[in-house]
Amino acid sequence: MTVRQDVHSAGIPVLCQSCEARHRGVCGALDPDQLVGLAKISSKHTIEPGVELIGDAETVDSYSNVLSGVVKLTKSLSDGRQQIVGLQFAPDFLGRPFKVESAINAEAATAVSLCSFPRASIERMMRESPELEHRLLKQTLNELDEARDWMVTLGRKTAAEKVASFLDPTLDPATNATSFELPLTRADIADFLGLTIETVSRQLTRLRTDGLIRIENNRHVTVTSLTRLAGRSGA
Amino acid sequence: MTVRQDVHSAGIPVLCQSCEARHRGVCGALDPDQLVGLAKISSKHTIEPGVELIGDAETVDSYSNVLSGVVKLTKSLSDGRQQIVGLQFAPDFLGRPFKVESAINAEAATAVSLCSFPRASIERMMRESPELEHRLLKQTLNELDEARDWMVTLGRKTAAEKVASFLDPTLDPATNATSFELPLTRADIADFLGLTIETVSRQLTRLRTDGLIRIENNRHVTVTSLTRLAGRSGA
DNA sequence: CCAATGCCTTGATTTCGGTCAAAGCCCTTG
DNA sequence: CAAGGGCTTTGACCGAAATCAAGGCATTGG
Repeated sequence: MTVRQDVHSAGIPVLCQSCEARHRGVCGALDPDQLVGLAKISSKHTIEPGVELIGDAETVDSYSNVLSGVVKLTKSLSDGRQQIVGLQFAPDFLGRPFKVESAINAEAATAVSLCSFPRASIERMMRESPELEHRLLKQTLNELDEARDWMVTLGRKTAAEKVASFLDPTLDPATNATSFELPLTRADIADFLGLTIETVSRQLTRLRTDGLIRIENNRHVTVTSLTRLAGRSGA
Repeated sequence: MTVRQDVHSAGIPVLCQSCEARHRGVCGALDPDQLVGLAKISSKHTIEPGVELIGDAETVDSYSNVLSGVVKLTKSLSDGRQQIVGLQFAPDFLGRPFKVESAINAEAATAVSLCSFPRASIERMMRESPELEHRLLKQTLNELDEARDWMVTLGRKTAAEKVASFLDPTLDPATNATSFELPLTRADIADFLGLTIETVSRQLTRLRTDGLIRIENNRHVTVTSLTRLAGRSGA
Protein backbone atom coordinates (compact mmCIF):
# COMPACT_ATOMS: atom_id res chain seq x y z
CA MET A 1 0.00 0.00 0.00
CA THR A 2 1.26 3.44 -0.81
CA VAL A 3 0.12 6.66 0.79
CA ARG A 4 0.54 9.11 -2.04
CA GLN A 5 0.92 12.69 -0.93
CA ASP A 6 3.38 13.75 -3.59
CA VAL A 7 1.55 12.96 -6.84
CA HIS A 8 0.44 15.98 -8.82
CA SER A 9 2.69 18.18 -6.70
CA ALA A 10 3.54 20.06 -9.87
CA GLY A 11 -0.05 21.29 -10.09
CA ILE A 12 -1.00 24.85 -9.37
CA PRO A 13 -2.83 25.10 -6.04
CA VAL A 14 -6.25 26.49 -6.68
CA LEU A 15 -9.03 27.87 -4.62
CA CYS A 16 -12.24 26.20 -5.67
CA GLN A 17 -14.61 28.86 -4.49
CA SER A 18 -17.63 26.68 -4.16
CA CYS A 19 -15.86 24.04 -2.11
CA GLU A 20 -13.78 26.56 -0.22
CA ALA A 21 -10.72 24.36 -0.19
CA ARG A 22 -7.25 24.82 -1.53
CA HIS A 23 -6.26 21.65 -3.27
CA ARG A 24 -4.02 20.32 -5.97
CA GLY A 25 -6.23 17.78 -7.68
CA VAL A 26 -7.50 17.78 -11.18
CA CYS A 27 -7.89 21.57 -11.09
CA GLY A 28 -4.15 21.96 -10.94
CA ALA A 29 -3.83 20.76 -14.50
CA LEU A 30 -5.87 23.58 -15.94
CA ASP A 31 -4.93 27.12 -16.73
CA PRO A 32 -6.34 29.92 -14.56
CA ASP A 33 -9.09 30.93 -16.98
CA GLN A 34 -10.49 27.45 -17.09
CA LEU A 35 -10.11 27.11 -13.35
CA VAL A 36 -12.54 29.89 -12.65
CA GLY A 37 -15.18 28.00 -14.57
CA LEU A 38 -14.36 24.77 -12.83
CA ALA A 39 -14.41 26.37 -9.42
CA LYS A 40 -17.94 27.55 -10.00
CA ILE A 41 -19.28 24.11 -10.77
CA SER A 42 -17.36 22.12 -8.20
CA SER A 43 -18.83 21.20 -4.84
CA LYS A 44 -17.29 19.94 -1.64
CA HIS A 45 -18.68 16.94 0.20
CA THR A 46 -17.80 15.41 3.53
CA ILE A 47 -18.52 11.72 3.83
CA GLU A 48 -18.76 9.35 6.77
CA PRO A 49 -16.79 6.10 6.82
CA GLY A 50 -18.67 3.19 5.30
CA VAL A 51 -20.69 5.28 2.88
CA GLU A 52 -20.80 4.00 -0.69
CA LEU A 53 -19.63 6.61 -3.19
CA ILE A 54 -20.04 4.67 -6.42
CA GLY A 55 -21.99 1.46 -6.70
CA ASP A 56 -21.16 -1.42 -8.99
CA ALA A 57 -22.99 -1.20 -12.32
CA GLU A 58 -24.21 2.24 -11.42
CA THR A 59 -24.18 5.20 -13.78
CA VAL A 60 -21.59 7.72 -12.73
CA ASP A 61 -22.49 11.34 -13.26
CA SER A 62 -19.56 13.05 -11.60
CA TYR A 63 -15.83 12.93 -11.02
CA SER A 64 -14.11 13.91 -7.79
CA ASN A 65 -10.82 14.83 -6.25
CA VAL A 66 -10.07 13.20 -2.95
CA LEU A 67 -9.23 16.08 -0.57
CA SER A 68 -8.67 13.99 2.56
CA GLY A 69 -9.32 10.52 3.90
CA VAL A 70 -9.10 7.14 2.23
CA VAL A 71 -11.41 5.75 -0.43
CA LYS A 72 -11.37 2.01 -1.07
CA LEU A 73 -12.21 0.57 -4.48
CA THR A 74 -13.67 -2.92 -4.27
CA LYS A 75 -14.93 -5.68 -6.50
CA SER A 76 -17.15 -8.52 -5.33
CA LEU A 77 -18.15 -11.96 -6.50
CA SER A 78 -21.81 -12.91 -6.49
CA ASP A 79 -21.44 -14.93 -3.29
CA GLY A 80 -20.05 -11.97 -1.38
CA ARG A 81 -16.33 -12.62 -1.55
CA GLN A 82 -14.72 -9.24 -1.88
CA GLN A 83 -11.39 -7.87 -3.02
CA ILE A 84 -10.07 -4.35 -2.56
CA VAL A 85 -8.54 -3.36 -5.91
CA GLY A 86 -7.40 0.16 -5.11
CA LEU A 87 -7.02 2.75 -2.40
CA GLN A 88 -7.24 6.44 -3.16
CA PHE A 89 -5.73 9.22 -1.11
CA ALA A 90 -5.56 12.97 -1.55
CA PRO A 91 -5.14 14.34 -4.13
CA ASP A 92 -6.18 11.43 -6.34
CA PHE A 93 -8.74 11.74 -9.04
CA LEU A 94 -11.73 9.47 -8.51
CA GLY A 95 -13.68 8.17 -11.48
CA ARG A 96 -13.29 6.21 -14.69
CA PRO A 97 -13.25 8.43 -17.77
CA PHE A 98 -14.73 7.17 -21.06
CA LYS A 99 -17.03 4.70 -19.34
CA VAL A 100 -20.47 5.54 -18.09
CA GLU A 101 -20.97 2.41 -16.03
CA SER A 102 -18.73 1.69 -13.13
CA ALA A 103 -17.51 -1.88 -12.72
CA ILE A 104 -16.28 -1.27 -9.20
CA ASN A 105 -17.52 -0.03 -5.86
CA ALA A 106 -16.01 2.99 -4.18
CA GLU A 107 -16.53 3.39 -0.46
CA ALA A 108 -15.22 5.76 2.19
CA ALA A 109 -12.78 3.75 4.34
CA THR A 110 -12.31 6.67 6.70
CA ALA A 111 -14.03 10.04 6.89
CA VAL A 112 -13.53 11.48 3.41
CA SER A 113 -13.87 14.89 1.86
CA LEU A 114 -14.30 15.21 -1.86
CA CYS A 115 -14.47 17.97 -4.42
CA SER A 116 -16.86 16.86 -7.14
CA PHE A 117 -17.40 18.01 -10.72
CA PRO A 118 -20.21 17.13 -13.10
CA ARG A 119 -19.19 14.46 -15.57
CA ALA A 120 -19.94 16.56 -18.62
CA SER A 121 -17.75 19.47 -17.49
CA ILE A 122 -14.71 17.31 -16.92
CA GLU A 123 -15.17 15.58 -20.23
CA ARG A 124 -15.44 18.87 -22.07
CA MET A 125 -12.32 20.12 -20.35
CA MET A 126 -10.51 16.92 -21.14
CA ARG A 127 -11.19 17.50 -24.82
CA GLU A 128 -10.04 21.09 -24.58
CA SER A 129 -7.04 20.70 -22.33
CA PRO A 130 -4.34 18.17 -23.23
CA GLU A 131 -2.70 19.04 -19.93
CA LEU A 132 -5.59 17.50 -18.05
CA GLU A 133 -5.36 14.33 -20.09
CA HIS A 134 -1.63 14.21 -19.54
CA ARG A 135 -2.10 14.42 -15.79
CA LEU A 136 -4.74 11.73 -15.90
CA LEU A 137 -2.51 9.47 -17.97
CA LYS A 138 0.23 9.83 -15.40
CA GLN A 139 -2.07 8.95 -12.50
CA THR A 140 -3.45 5.99 -14.43
CA LEU A 141 0.02 4.70 -15.23
CA ASN A 142 0.94 4.98 -11.55
CA GLU A 143 -2.19 3.10 -10.54
CA LEU A 144 -1.35 0.41 -13.08
CA ASP A 145 2.18 0.05 -11.69
CA GLU A 146 0.70 -0.21 -8.22
CA ALA A 147 -1.88 -2.79 -9.30
CA ARG A 148 0.85 -4.91 -10.86
CA ASP A 149 3.00 -4.89 -7.74
CA TRP A 150 -0.06 -5.84 -5.81
CA MET A 151 -0.75 -8.77 -8.16
CA VAL A 152 2.61 -10.24 -7.19
CA THR A 153 1.61 -9.93 -3.54
CA LEU A 154 -1.79 -11.53 -4.15
CA GLY A 155 -0.53 -14.33 -6.36
CA ARG A 156 2.84 -15.26 -4.96
CA LYS A 157 3.39 -14.17 -1.36
CA THR A 158 2.67 -15.99 1.90
CA ALA A 159 0.32 -14.57 4.52
CA ALA A 160 3.27 -13.28 6.56
CA GLU A 161 4.78 -11.58 3.50
CA LYS A 162 1.44 -10.11 2.53
CA VAL A 163 0.90 -8.44 5.89
CA ALA A 164 4.49 -7.17 5.91
CA SER A 165 4.00 -5.83 2.36
CA PHE A 166 0.96 -3.99 3.59
CA LEU A 167 2.75 -2.39 6.54
CA ASP A 168 6.01 -1.69 4.78
CA PRO A 169 5.09 1.02 2.25
CA THR A 170 2.60 2.51 4.66
CA LEU A 171 5.57 3.97 6.48
CA ASP A 172 6.41 7.19 4.75
CA PRO A 173 10.12 7.06 3.90
CA ALA A 174 10.12 10.84 3.46
CA THR A 175 9.05 11.68 7.01
CA ASN A 176 10.95 8.65 8.36
CA ALA A 177 7.97 8.04 10.61
CA THR A 178 7.78 4.48 11.87
CA SER A 179 4.53 5.15 13.66
CA PHE A 180 1.14 5.59 12.02
CA GLU A 181 -2.57 4.91 12.18
CA LEU A 182 -3.79 1.99 10.10
CA PRO A 183 -6.27 3.47 7.62
CA LEU A 184 -8.14 0.15 7.40
CA THR A 185 -9.89 -2.29 9.70
CA ARG A 186 -8.72 -5.91 9.92
CA ALA A 187 -11.56 -6.87 7.60
CA ASP A 188 -10.40 -4.31 5.04
CA ILE A 189 -6.79 -5.42 5.31
CA ALA A 190 -7.99 -8.98 4.70
CA ASP A 191 -9.92 -7.86 1.61
CA PHE A 192 -6.86 -5.94 0.49
CA LEU A 193 -4.51 -8.92 0.79
CA GLY A 194 -6.81 -11.77 -0.19
CA LEU A 195 -6.80 -13.28 3.31
CA THR A 196 -9.30 -13.82 6.14
CA ILE A 197 -9.55 -11.53 9.18
CA GLU A 198 -8.30 -14.32 11.41
CA THR A 199 -5.13 -14.78 9.36
CA VAL A 200 -4.46 -11.03 9.34
CA SER A 201 -4.95 -10.90 13.10
CA ARG A 202 -2.66 -13.88 13.68
CA GLN A 203 0.08 -12.43 11.50
CA LEU A 204 -0.09 -9.10 13.29
CA THR A 205 0.17 -10.81 16.71
CA ARG A 206 3.11 -12.76 15.42
CA LEU A 207 4.88 -9.58 14.32
CA ARG A 208 4.03 -8.14 17.73
CA THR A 209 5.34 -11.11 19.75
CA ASP A 210 8.45 -11.18 17.54
CA GLY A 211 9.05 -7.60 18.60
CA LEU A 212 8.92 -6.12 15.10
CA ILE A 213 5.92 -3.90 15.70
CA ARG A 214 3.90 -2.48 18.57
CA ILE A 215 0.14 -1.96 18.37
CA GLU A 216 -1.88 0.43 20.49
CA ASN A 217 -5.66 0.75 20.43
CA ASN A 218 -5.84 -1.76 17.58
CA ARG A 219 -5.06 0.90 15.05
CA HIS A 220 -1.87 2.71 15.99
CA VAL A 221 1.17 0.78 14.75
CA THR A 222 4.82 1.46 15.54
CA VAL A 223 7.42 -0.42 13.54
CA THR A 224 10.39 -1.12 15.77
CA SER A 225 12.57 -3.12 13.39
CA LEU A 226 12.08 -1.89 9.87
CA THR A 227 14.88 -3.94 8.34
CA ARG A 228 13.57 -7.19 9.73
CA LEU A 229 10.06 -6.28 8.61
CA ALA A 230 11.31 -5.55 5.10
CA GLY A 231 12.88 -8.99 5.03
CA ARG A 232 9.42 -10.48 5.49
CA SER A 233 7.80 -8.53 2.72
CA GLY A 234 9.28 -10.85 0.10
CA ALA A 235 12.03 -8.69 -1.44
CA MET B 1 -7.53 -13.33 -19.94
CA THR B 2 -8.74 -11.25 -22.83
CA VAL B 3 -7.59 -11.47 -26.40
CA ARG B 4 -7.95 -7.94 -27.58
CA GLN B 5 -8.31 -7.56 -31.30
CA ASP B 6 -10.69 -4.63 -31.31
CA VAL B 7 -8.82 -1.97 -29.33
CA HIS B 8 -7.65 0.97 -31.39
CA SER B 9 -9.89 -0.10 -34.22
CA ALA B 10 -10.71 3.58 -34.78
CA GLY B 11 -7.10 4.16 -35.81
CA ILE B 12 -6.07 4.88 -39.35
CA PRO B 13 -4.33 1.88 -40.86
CA VAL B 14 -0.85 2.90 -41.85
CA LEU B 15 1.90 1.48 -43.93
CA CYS B 16 5.10 1.63 -41.93
CA GLN B 17 7.49 1.48 -44.84
CA SER B 18 10.46 0.27 -42.91
CA CYS B 19 8.60 -2.57 -41.27
CA GLU B 20 6.53 -3.32 -44.34
CA ALA B 21 3.43 -4.06 -42.34
CA ARG B 22 0.02 -2.54 -42.30
CA HIS B 23 -1.00 -2.13 -38.70
CA ARG B 24 -3.20 -0.05 -36.46
CA GLY B 25 -1.02 0.48 -33.44
CA VAL B 26 0.34 3.71 -32.10
CA CYS B 27 0.76 5.04 -35.64
CA GLY B 28 -2.96 5.16 -36.08
CA ALA B 29 -3.26 8.00 -33.64
CA LEU B 30 -1.16 10.35 -35.71
CA ASP B 31 -2.03 12.43 -38.71
CA PRO B 32 -0.62 11.42 -42.11
CA ASP B 33 2.18 13.99 -42.13
CA GLN B 34 3.54 12.76 -38.84
CA LEU B 35 3.09 9.19 -39.90
CA VAL B 36 5.50 9.50 -42.77
CA GLY B 37 8.15 10.50 -40.29
CA LEU B 38 7.29 7.71 -37.93
CA ALA B 39 7.26 5.14 -40.66
CA LYS B 40 10.80 6.06 -41.59
CA ILE B 41 12.13 5.50 -38.08
CA SER B 42 10.20 2.39 -37.20
CA SER B 43 11.62 -1.08 -37.59
CA LYS B 44 10.04 -4.49 -37.65
CA HIS B 45 11.36 -7.35 -35.54
CA THR B 46 10.43 -10.99 -35.39
CA ILE B 47 11.09 -12.65 -32.09
CA GLU B 48 11.29 -16.29 -30.99
CA PRO B 49 9.29 -17.51 -28.02
CA GLY B 50 11.15 -17.20 -24.72
CA VAL B 51 13.22 -14.20 -25.75
CA GLU B 52 13.35 -11.39 -23.21
CA LEU B 53 12.23 -8.07 -24.69
CA ILE B 54 12.63 -5.83 -21.67
CA GLY B 55 14.57 -6.80 -18.58
CA ASP B 56 13.74 -5.76 -15.04
CA ALA B 57 15.63 -2.62 -13.98
CA GLU B 58 16.85 -2.19 -17.53
CA THR B 59 16.88 1.10 -19.36
CA VAL B 60 14.31 1.12 -22.11
CA ASP B 61 15.25 2.95 -25.28
CA SER B 62 12.32 2.11 -27.49
CA TYR B 63 8.59 1.57 -27.62
CA SER B 64 6.84 -1.02 -29.76
CA ASN B 65 3.56 -2.07 -31.20
CA VAL B 66 2.74 -5.72 -30.95
CA LEU B 67 1.92 -6.81 -34.53
CA SER B 68 1.29 -10.49 -33.78
CA GLY B 69 1.86 -13.05 -31.05
CA VAL B 70 1.64 -12.77 -27.29
CA VAL B 71 3.96 -10.86 -24.99
CA LYS B 72 3.89 -11.67 -21.28
CA LEU B 73 4.75 -9.08 -18.67
CA THR B 74 6.17 -10.60 -15.50
CA LYS B 75 7.44 -9.59 -12.10
CA SER B 76 9.62 -11.75 -9.89
CA LEU B 77 10.58 -11.98 -6.25
CA SER B 78 14.23 -12.37 -5.35
CA ASP B 79 13.84 -16.10 -4.71
CA GLY B 80 12.47 -16.74 -8.18
CA ARG B 81 8.74 -16.79 -7.52
CA GLN B 82 7.16 -15.20 -10.56
CA GLN B 83 3.84 -13.60 -11.41
CA ILE B 84 2.54 -12.68 -14.85
CA VAL B 85 1.05 -9.19 -14.49
CA GLY B 86 -0.05 -8.58 -18.05
CA LEU B 87 -0.45 -10.11 -21.49
CA GLN B 88 -0.19 -8.02 -24.62
CA PHE B 89 -1.68 -8.87 -27.97
CA ALA B 90 -1.79 -7.07 -31.29
CA PRO B 91 -2.17 -4.14 -31.59
CA ASP B 92 -1.13 -3.20 -28.05
CA PHE B 93 1.46 -0.61 -27.31
CA LEU B 94 4.42 -2.02 -25.40
CA GLY B 95 6.37 0.23 -23.05
CA ARG B 96 5.99 2.46 -20.02
CA PRO B 97 6.01 6.16 -20.93
CA PHE B 98 7.51 8.69 -18.50
CA LYS B 99 9.76 6.17 -16.83
CA VAL B 100 13.20 5.30 -18.09
CA GLU B 101 13.65 2.19 -15.96
CA SER B 102 11.36 -0.72 -16.39
CA ALA B 103 10.10 -2.44 -13.25
CA ILE B 104 8.85 -5.43 -15.15
CA ASN B 105 10.06 -8.08 -17.56
CA ALA B 106 8.57 -8.47 -21.00
CA GLU B 107 9.05 -11.78 -22.78
CA ALA B 108 7.74 -13.32 -25.96
CA ALA B 109 5.27 -16.04 -24.93
CA THR B 110 4.80 -17.13 -28.53
CA ALA B 111 6.54 -16.06 -31.71
CA VAL B 112 6.10 -12.30 -31.74
CA SER B 113 6.50 -9.59 -34.31
CA LEU B 114 6.98 -6.02 -33.21
CA CYS B 115 7.22 -2.62 -34.80
CA SER B 116 9.64 -0.56 -32.74
CA PHE B 117 10.21 3.18 -32.44
CA PRO B 118 13.04 5.03 -30.72
CA ARG B 119 12.00 6.31 -27.30
CA ALA B 120 12.82 9.92 -28.12
CA SER B 121 10.65 9.99 -31.25
CA ILE B 122 7.60 8.68 -29.48
CA GLU B 123 8.06 11.09 -26.61
CA ARG B 124 8.38 14.02 -28.97
CA MET B 125 5.25 12.95 -30.79
CA MET B 126 3.42 12.50 -27.54
CA ARG B 127 4.14 16.11 -26.68
CA GLU B 128 3.01 17.27 -30.11
CA SER B 129 0.01 15.06 -30.62
CA PRO B 130 -2.72 14.98 -27.96
CA GLU B 131 -4.39 12.27 -30.02
CA LEU B 132 -1.53 9.92 -29.27
CA GLU B 133 -1.77 10.60 -25.56
CA HIS B 134 -5.51 10.10 -25.69
CA ARG B 135 -5.09 6.72 -27.29
CA LEU B 136 -2.47 5.76 -24.74
CA LEU B 137 -4.73 6.86 -21.89
CA LYS B 138 -7.47 4.64 -23.20
CA GLN B 139 -5.22 1.61 -23.46
CA THR B 140 -3.86 2.25 -19.98
CA LEU B 141 -7.34 2.55 -18.50
CA ASN B 142 -8.29 -0.73 -20.16
CA GLU B 143 -5.20 -2.41 -18.79
CA LEU B 144 -6.03 -1.07 -15.34
CA ASP B 145 -9.59 -2.45 -15.55
CA GLU B 146 -8.14 -5.77 -16.60
CA ALA B 147 -5.59 -5.77 -13.79
CA ARG B 148 -8.31 -5.11 -11.24
CA ASP B 149 -10.51 -7.96 -12.46
CA TRP B 150 -7.46 -10.15 -12.29
CA MET B 151 -6.79 -9.07 -8.69
CA VAL B 152 -10.18 -10.51 -7.71
CA THR B 153 -9.18 -13.78 -9.37
CA LEU B 154 -5.79 -13.85 -7.64
CA GLY B 155 -7.06 -12.86 -4.22
CA ARG B 156 -10.45 -14.47 -3.89
CA LYS B 157 -11.00 -17.37 -6.28
CA THR B 158 -10.32 -21.08 -5.82
CA ALA B 159 -7.97 -22.98 -8.11
CA ALA B 160 -10.92 -24.35 -10.09
CA GLU B 161 -12.39 -20.87 -10.51
CA LYS B 162 -9.03 -19.44 -11.49
CA VAL B 163 -8.53 -21.93 -14.30
CA ALA B 164 -12.10 -21.43 -15.50
CA SER B 165 -11.59 -17.65 -15.39
CA PHE B 166 -8.55 -18.12 -17.57
CA LEU B 167 -10.33 -20.22 -20.15
CA ASP B 168 -13.60 -18.30 -20.15
CA PRO B 169 -12.64 -14.94 -21.69
CA THR B 170 -10.17 -16.64 -23.99
CA LEU B 171 -13.16 -17.74 -26.05
CA ASP B 172 -13.94 -14.91 -28.36
CA PRO B 173 -17.65 -14.10 -27.95
CA ALA B 174 -17.61 -12.28 -31.29
CA THR B 175 -16.54 -15.25 -33.39
CA ASN B 176 -18.48 -17.63 -31.10
CA ALA B 177 -15.54 -19.96 -31.36
CA THR B 178 -15.38 -22.49 -28.55
CA SER B 179 -12.15 -23.93 -29.83
CA PHE B 180 -8.75 -22.29 -29.61
CA GLU B 181 -5.03 -22.73 -29.04
CA LEU B 182 -3.80 -21.92 -25.54
CA PRO B 183 -1.29 -19.11 -25.97
CA LEU B 184 0.56 -20.15 -22.81
CA THR B 185 2.28 -23.23 -21.41
CA ARG B 186 1.07 -24.79 -18.14
CA ALA B 187 3.93 -23.03 -16.37
CA ASP B 188 2.81 -19.68 -17.78
CA ILE B 189 -0.81 -20.33 -16.86
CA ALA B 190 0.37 -21.12 -13.32
CA ASP B 191 2.34 -17.87 -13.17
CA PHE B 192 -0.69 -16.07 -14.54
CA LEU B 193 -3.07 -17.46 -11.91
CA GLY B 194 -0.80 -17.66 -8.88
CA LEU B 195 -0.84 -21.47 -8.85
CA THR B 196 1.63 -24.31 -9.44
CA ILE B 197 1.89 -26.25 -12.71
CA GLU B 198 0.59 -29.36 -10.96
CA THR B 199 -2.55 -27.62 -9.78
CA VAL B 200 -3.21 -26.16 -13.22
CA SER B 201 -2.76 -29.58 -14.78
CA ARG B 202 -5.05 -31.24 -12.23
CA GLN B 203 -7.77 -28.64 -12.74
CA LEU B 204 -7.61 -29.04 -16.51
CA THR B 205 -7.88 -32.83 -16.20
CA ARG B 206 -10.85 -32.37 -13.91
CA LEU B 207 -12.58 -30.12 -16.45
CA ARG B 208 -11.76 -32.74 -19.07
CA THR B 209 -13.10 -35.71 -17.08
CA ASP B 210 -16.19 -33.67 -16.17
CA GLY B 211 -16.79 -33.29 -19.90
CA LEU B 212 -16.61 -29.49 -19.95
CA ILE B 213 -13.60 -29.25 -22.24
CA ARG B 214 -11.60 -31.37 -24.61
CA ILE B 215 -7.84 -31.02 -25.01
CA GLU B 216 -5.82 -32.09 -28.02
CA ASN B 217 -2.03 -31.97 -28.28
CA ASN B 218 -1.84 -30.26 -24.87
CA ARG B 219 -2.60 -26.92 -26.40
CA HIS B 220 -5.77 -27.08 -28.41
CA VAL B 221 -8.82 -26.62 -26.18
CA THR B 222 -12.48 -27.07 -27.12
CA VAL B 223 -15.06 -25.90 -24.64
CA THR B 224 -18.06 -28.21 -24.83
CA SER B 225 -20.23 -26.75 -22.08
CA LEU B 226 -19.71 -23.02 -21.91
CA THR B 227 -22.51 -22.35 -19.42
CA ARG B 228 -21.23 -24.88 -16.93
CA LEU B 229 -17.71 -23.52 -17.34
CA ALA B 230 -18.92 -20.00 -16.71
CA GLY B 231 -20.52 -21.24 -13.49
CA ARG B 232 -17.08 -22.27 -12.28
CA SER B 233 -15.43 -18.99 -13.05
CA GLY B 234 -16.91 -17.40 -9.92
CA ALA B 235 -19.67 -15.19 -11.36
C1' DC C 1 -24.18 0.26 35.81
C1' DC C 2 -25.26 -3.23 32.78
C1' DA C 3 -26.51 -4.94 28.34
C1' DA C 4 -25.53 -4.64 23.58
C1' DT C 5 -22.80 -4.05 19.64
C1' DG C 6 -18.76 -4.01 16.80
C1' DC C 7 -14.17 -5.23 16.26
C1' DC C 8 -10.46 -8.05 17.34
C1' DT C 9 -7.99 -12.19 19.19
C1' DT C 10 -7.25 -17.02 20.12
C1' DG C 11 -7.90 -21.99 19.76
C1' DA C 12 -9.21 -26.49 17.46
C1' DT C 13 -9.94 -28.64 13.29
C1' DT C 14 -10.27 -29.19 8.30
C1' DT C 15 -9.11 -28.63 3.62
C1' DC C 16 -7.19 -26.92 -0.48
C1' DG C 17 -3.35 -26.41 -2.87
C1' DG C 18 1.77 -27.00 -2.53
C1' DT C 19 5.75 -30.16 -2.51
C1' DC C 20 8.17 -34.12 -3.77
C1' DA C 21 8.64 -37.92 -6.80
C1' DA C 22 7.87 -40.73 -10.77
C1' DA C 23 6.21 -41.57 -15.27
C1' DG C 24 4.09 -40.52 -19.77
C1' DC C 25 3.95 -38.18 -24.12
C1' DC C 26 5.53 -35.80 -27.97
C1' DC C 27 8.92 -33.86 -30.82
C1' DT C 28 13.49 -33.32 -32.26
C1' DT C 29 17.94 -35.13 -33.69
C1' DG C 30 21.37 -38.33 -34.70
C1' DC D 1 14.61 -46.35 -34.90
C1' DA D 2 16.51 -45.03 -30.56
C1' DA D 3 17.85 -41.52 -27.43
C1' DG D 4 17.13 -37.32 -25.27
C1' DG D 5 14.78 -33.33 -23.64
C1' DG D 6 10.90 -30.46 -22.75
C1' DC D 7 6.42 -30.33 -21.23
C1' DT D 8 2.63 -32.52 -18.91
C1' DT D 9 0.22 -35.73 -15.98
C1' DT D 10 -0.52 -38.41 -11.87
C1' DG D 11 0.11 -39.99 -7.13
C1' DA D 12 1.28 -39.67 -2.12
C1' DC D 13 1.97 -36.69 1.41
C1' DC D 14 2.24 -32.35 3.94
C1' DG D 15 1.42 -27.84 5.57
C1' DA D 16 -0.39 -23.05 5.43
C1' DA D 17 -4.40 -20.78 5.63
C1' DA D 18 -9.50 -21.30 5.91
C1' DT D 19 -13.26 -22.52 8.71
C1' DC D 20 -15.73 -23.09 12.85
C1' DA D 21 -16.30 -21.64 17.46
C1' DA D 22 -15.43 -18.92 21.78
C1' DG D 23 -14.14 -15.31 24.18
C1' DG D 24 -12.04 -10.49 25.05
C1' DC D 25 -12.27 -5.57 24.96
C1' DA D 26 -13.62 -1.33 23.90
C1' DT D 27 -17.50 2.08 23.03
C1' DT D 28 -22.51 3.24 23.09
C1' DG D 29 -26.86 3.79 24.98
C1' DG D 30 -30.72 2.51 27.93
